[in-house]
Amino acid sequence: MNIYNTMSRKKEQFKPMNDKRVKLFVCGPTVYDDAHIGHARTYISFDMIKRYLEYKGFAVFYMQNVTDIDDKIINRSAEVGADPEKLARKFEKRYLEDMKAVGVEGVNFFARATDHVPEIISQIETLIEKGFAYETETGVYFDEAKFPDFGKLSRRNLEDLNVHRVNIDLTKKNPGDFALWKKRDEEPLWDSPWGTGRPGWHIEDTAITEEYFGPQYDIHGGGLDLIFPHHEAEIAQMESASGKSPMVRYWMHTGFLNVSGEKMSKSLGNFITIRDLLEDHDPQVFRFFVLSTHYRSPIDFSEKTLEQAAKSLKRIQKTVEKVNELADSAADNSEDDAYFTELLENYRTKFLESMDNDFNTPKALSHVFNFVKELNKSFEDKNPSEKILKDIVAFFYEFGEIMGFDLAGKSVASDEYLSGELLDIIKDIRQKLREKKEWELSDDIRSKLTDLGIDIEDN
RNA sequence: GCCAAGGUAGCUUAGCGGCGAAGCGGUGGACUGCAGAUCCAUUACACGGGAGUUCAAAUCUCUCCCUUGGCUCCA
Repeated sequence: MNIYNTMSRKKEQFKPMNDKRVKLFVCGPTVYDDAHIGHARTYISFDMIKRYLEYKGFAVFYMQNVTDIDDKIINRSAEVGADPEKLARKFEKRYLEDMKAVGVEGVNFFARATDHVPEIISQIETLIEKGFAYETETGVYFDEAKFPDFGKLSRRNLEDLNVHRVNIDLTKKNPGDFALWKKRDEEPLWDSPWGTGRPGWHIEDTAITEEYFGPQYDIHGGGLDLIFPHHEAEIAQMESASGKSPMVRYWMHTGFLNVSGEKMSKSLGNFITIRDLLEDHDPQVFRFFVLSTHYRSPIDFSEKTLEQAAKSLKRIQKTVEKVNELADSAADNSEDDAYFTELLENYRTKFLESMDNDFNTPKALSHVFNFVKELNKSFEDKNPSEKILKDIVAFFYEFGEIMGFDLAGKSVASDEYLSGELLDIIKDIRQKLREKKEWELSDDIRSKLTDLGIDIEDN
């Protein structure tokens, strides 16, 4: 299979360092506020990627860091008068709940920055010893000039990076030198060989990955916005500290999510958290929406596109239901089986080919839709056996497992969702009226229920 | 200014050198007492403009136009 590598800007054949074992690290959130749908886009994408790698037989260890010490957390705590640690724990908990809600379950280990301060300090010491970092009165900084490869991921050069800076810390050798350790004397702080303070932003990830994965591993992922400066800094730190290159074999970055064509931001008032979204939308529909665009492409969120996703997903769900129903009453064998076997294998192959090609979920979905269409057409004049129908259902479930759709359940707009005793009585009355062909009254009840947001579908 | 990602049917997206594809929408039909849902069929003068390379270009090169984003924190 092929994976697009941001480092080479090309698709490359995927070959982990250690046969079938894959070490995957994705930059997690800074827990100072609720996660938004842009985070969800990124983490759903990597969730799908992990699921597919496992489907292909790889043993994937997926690790994510949680940035629980950072300026944003400190500032927010000051604003709301909370303890930074409590604030971070609160939003970490909510983050985990949100991920679960959108079906992201594949992360094997979450590593908090604050649980790895000794590892961070140790890595900084190594960098100082090797001459890649220096101490000033404000902190410890990475000496960019000592790492000529700086900029290789984002394709920038040092000259460009050292201009246009504001509020330069004059103790630094170069404006682009970034903090490994910030010297502070107010909470929250930790002791270090350089006095009290706290870690810089970039160092936690390499300290964590070095601890659990070693200096080199397979895949590092994150949003497009992290390429510069965050991932660039990680490369500089880790490759300098270990003397080994490359730090990671495949850099994967997800595209942005925009809201109605604009960047999501608090000032524009179009900021949507996962919690906001799930108040009136099915998480599966959101997953479908995310996966109907390639993970590297920009994706535009709007009520309209979400609605389209809902209808598209339902089409697949309806077909799965239908195949399941047919299987209940199908014959043991049929002369049409050869036809269906070929159809199934044909589309399974196409589906897998698309997924193998840098996780092209939109292409893979289009094959599934073609399969759905062919099936529906065939059912008009062909009678598959129970066995082949079960094989078909198994394929859909497999597909659902990779994408994270629950195709085994009922479809979104099923009657099952209507409940309540009062409603049962009304439905019962309507049914009796309809049996007596009292159309006018029964239709009137139906339209009044519709006004209340309750849709009744007569069959 | 520099860098990046884009501009494909009404909408949302694949394709990225060799019959332009999927979903949604539209239209027609089946089903239904009706509506809806579902299914089938069909539709659509869609590759931003202009040059060039090639037997062949949506796909490669150049150029211009437009959109969004980054160059400070950001998934």
